[in-house]
Amino acid sequence: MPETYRAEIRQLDLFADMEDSNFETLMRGTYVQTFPPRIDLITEGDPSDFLHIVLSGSVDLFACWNGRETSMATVRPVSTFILAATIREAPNLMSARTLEKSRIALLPSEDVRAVFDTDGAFARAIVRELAQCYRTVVKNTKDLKLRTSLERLANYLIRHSARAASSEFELNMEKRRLAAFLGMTPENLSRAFKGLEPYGVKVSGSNISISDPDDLARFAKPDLLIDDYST
Amino acid sequence: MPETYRAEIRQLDLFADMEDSNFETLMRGTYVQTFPPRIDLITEGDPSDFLHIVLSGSVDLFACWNGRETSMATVRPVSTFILAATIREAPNLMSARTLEKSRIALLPSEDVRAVFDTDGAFARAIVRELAQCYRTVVKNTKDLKLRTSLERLANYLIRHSARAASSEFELNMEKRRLAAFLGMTPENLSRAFKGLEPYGVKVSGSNISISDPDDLARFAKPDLLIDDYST
DNA sequence: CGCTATGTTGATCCATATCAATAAGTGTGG
DNA sequence: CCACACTTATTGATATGGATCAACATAGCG
Repeated sequence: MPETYRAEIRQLDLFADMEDSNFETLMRGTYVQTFPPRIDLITEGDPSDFLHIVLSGSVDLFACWNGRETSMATVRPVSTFILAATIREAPNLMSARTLEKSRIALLPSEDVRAVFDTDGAFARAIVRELAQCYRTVVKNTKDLKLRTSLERLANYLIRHSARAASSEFELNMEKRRLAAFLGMTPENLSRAFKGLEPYGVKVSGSNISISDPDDLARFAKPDLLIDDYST
Repeated sequence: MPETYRAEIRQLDLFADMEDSNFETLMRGTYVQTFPPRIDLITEGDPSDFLHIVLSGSVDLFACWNGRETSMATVRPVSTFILAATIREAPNLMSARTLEKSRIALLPSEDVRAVFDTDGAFARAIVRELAQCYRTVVKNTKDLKLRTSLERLANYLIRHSARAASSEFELNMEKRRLAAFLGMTPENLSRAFKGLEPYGVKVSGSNISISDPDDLARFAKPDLLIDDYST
């Protein structure tokens, strides 16, 4: 495996503090592969053979039931996915597919568990990562259960505007995926964008501009305990 | 603190493998208190000063936004809550209140973090617990996004029937809370119960009986990756 | 007992899904 | 580089799930 990837992985919070020798053990079985867009990496129900790390590109985590499908999250560099399944030696709850051309590192789950059993620093790093993931999903659940779809969209736009540090920004995913992520149909998302026009939201393709952020915020009522993904 | 509580806590997965001295450190600052029903233990947004352990009784985790409220989970003995917030030294995302008279152990979060930093076995136990919590919330999200309220209720009943190992059992919570937990209004839950009558679900007060489990299952389509809370 | 909270039922309204048709992109191969 | 095919996005019409409001029943509980 190229040295650049190795350094990149080593710098992740998850691996930064662990013993050199343990990191070497992990890297020995790791390989990095480049996948084209729209390639299935994981199917829900599969055993969690590899801990995945997105080095570049992006990955959609989604789930299906009874012919329906929904998007659960997007993983962007540099971060991991299916950590919980790896640790619990349990089947994956979500499927994963590349959204674009992506470089993915694959760490054999067995190795991850073995090192986890002996390296306290690694175990602690995993705790912090999992606690973060857990809190993110809880926020998501609150968003889903406490807000209407219009409110969810408004808050989504506010979060992304903040992240872009600009009142104008590009949606970084297809609208159909955004709709699924927000728990609505594509048709409904189209109408929701229209419904936010009175609050100064202008949409043209994937370009969003918010003419009066305060007005939008008065409607959306963003809340640190739902919308702040930093804690 | 009485020895019986101490033994009870020590036996929890979370504390079973840690060093004696570290367990003592934790217990030194811990106190156990009995609360009457419907007492607020935690308000979302509060700093996470104590890791809570439910020793007896039960606790409702709920969340509010913009005047709306929803139930997120029920914590039953013997297990912990707000572990993630404690670890991340972050504000609680959920509020907690006792449902009935409950004995709760309170472990100062600072102590938990301190021991976590030095005791690898404790860190590993926390990982397993958090991974479990994470997977539970993911399953919940799938339930919410992929199923209608009628399907959610049907699967809820099947899970509880399985847990009771009987086609007849008692709901262990108020219907209004069940409604909130399943993401619907109490009125809608009433009607949902009626809607399941054709599949052999009989309701009388809090007593549920399922006359034809297979028929109900054909409608509900329970799925290990949503409804199995053991992995 | 009677008060108060919970649960049920009915009527209605609203949000969102569904179905259908069209428009607008996007990528591919000639 | 363009034309075609295919996917995605939008719009309209309609259906439906679920919420809301209101009235009443019921059940705990002091």
